[in-house]
Amino acid sequence: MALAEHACTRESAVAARIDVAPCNACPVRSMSVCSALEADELKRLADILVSVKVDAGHTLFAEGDGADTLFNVTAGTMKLYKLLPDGRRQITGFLLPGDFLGLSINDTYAYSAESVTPATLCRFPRRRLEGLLEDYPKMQRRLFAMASSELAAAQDQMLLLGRKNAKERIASFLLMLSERAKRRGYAENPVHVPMSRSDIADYLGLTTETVSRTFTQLKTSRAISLLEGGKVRLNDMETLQELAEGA
Amino acid sequence: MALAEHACTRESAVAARIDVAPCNACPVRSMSVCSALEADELKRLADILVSVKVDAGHTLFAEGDGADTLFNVTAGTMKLYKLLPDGRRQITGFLLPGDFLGLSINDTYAYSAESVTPATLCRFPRRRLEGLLEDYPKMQRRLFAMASSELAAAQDQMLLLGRKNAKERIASFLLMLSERAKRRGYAENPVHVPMSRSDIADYLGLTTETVSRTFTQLKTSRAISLLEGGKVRLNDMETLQELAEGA
DNA sequence: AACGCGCCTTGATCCAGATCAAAGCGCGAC
DNA sequence: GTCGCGCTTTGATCTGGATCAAGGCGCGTT
Repeated sequence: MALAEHACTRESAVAARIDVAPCNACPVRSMSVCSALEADELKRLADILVSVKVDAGHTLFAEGDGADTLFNVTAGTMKLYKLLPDGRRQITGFLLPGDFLGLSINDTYAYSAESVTPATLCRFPRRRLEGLLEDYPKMQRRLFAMASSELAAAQDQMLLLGRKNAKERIASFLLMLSERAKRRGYAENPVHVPMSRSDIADYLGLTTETVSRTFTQLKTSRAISLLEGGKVRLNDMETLQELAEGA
Repeated sequence: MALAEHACTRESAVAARIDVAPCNACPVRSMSVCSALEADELKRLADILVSVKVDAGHTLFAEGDGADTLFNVTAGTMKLYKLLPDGRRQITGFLLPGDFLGLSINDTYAYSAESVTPATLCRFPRRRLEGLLEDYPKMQRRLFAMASSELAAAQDQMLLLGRKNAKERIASFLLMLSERAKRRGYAENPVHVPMSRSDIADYLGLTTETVSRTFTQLKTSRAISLLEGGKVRLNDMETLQELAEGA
């Protein structure tokens, strides 16, 4: 369990705030931007933020664990998943820097969280956040807005899982990654795809074999190119979009 | 468009509050329970609440419509769904009395809403609610809690759609309906199933034929009985639960 | 270099659930 | 009553993606 911790300085929190646009889904950082009482609030935030580094494949917490801690991804990619007793797995989401982890009203986590790549997270106790929320209602708003947009994404995913075929799923997945990278200011076209075939399969409700075959098909039809280092070039956005929308 | 409207009296709002427990997911009513300023708040609420009655099969709004109104189901069952251009449909949720509709941060609805049975809803303009939220932070909390629990339900549904087989899906569905009925104080065992086979199919990512066959199988194996008036008796909770959990 | 170990790809076969097709079965209109 | 229409059930067949089974390929270790 390689898990290094050290207290965030106030400076690092400020710096973190600078490299993220106010509307990205990073609660702590963007909430400080929102608040009217920035300086005061930021000071309190800096006091409770703790940075956590994990290797690839590290389980941060498991479904059912006591949900006393909140996390905010600052680097790397995380995956959230649920398991059935016989081992079937559904990944419910991939988290990129700025995403939030552990937004639960219950006292246990509803899913497990594991790093896909080496990752850094900002962690803080839930109690402390709740205290902050009392004092800064705009944080509440922000938190609600985040939950709402996650809900909208979940509904899109239900449509995908319930009604799209393999090709449509892969196309939707690649476009989603591209869209998210773009909104965070990363390269949107050769998309970075850091997760394994098996992770993609468990996210899209398919098997690794089907994911692999479908990538091959898309490559053969020139819609995408598979590049070095887990990058995928989207050659024909037109076609991919049509596929994703199920036209 | 059979759409009758009349202003709610303050009395009806109070009455509504009485037949719902504080922790049911009915935002307006339970928020009034939560707030320290009940009398004042309730007065303001009563001013803006408007009751809406619709027939079965009525489309309340469609995906993409301007999302300027919020609804709160007070009687009947609603369904929310998304469509693909070729007509494939995914129902993302069924709403029972007390459920909330239109929780969107965007300015357009992310899904369509249609009544399954004749239904009554309390409607109010989003702007007015936002004003209330400014003044009553506990409403914010309540709203956030609702969005969180919807999110948790959405994640369960992803597991179902991505990884469960037909029998497991139907068992999960019936148990979910039973659980929800119970928490609202309705009969939990002969479960009321007001929706058509085709609605169930579009909720579970199956076809009507498969839904029908699976009901027959469960009936044949004595796990359930199909009763009059769209009721289903769950005979063998043990087996159903095992199926639903995928053991 | 040779080996082992995870992935990933590719091929062959299988099967759960889709699709196609045809009755039942209410139930309201006339 | 009986006609028609929508919903449901049941049967026969088909198929997209799962499963089973080999290799291939990159990479770190000895």
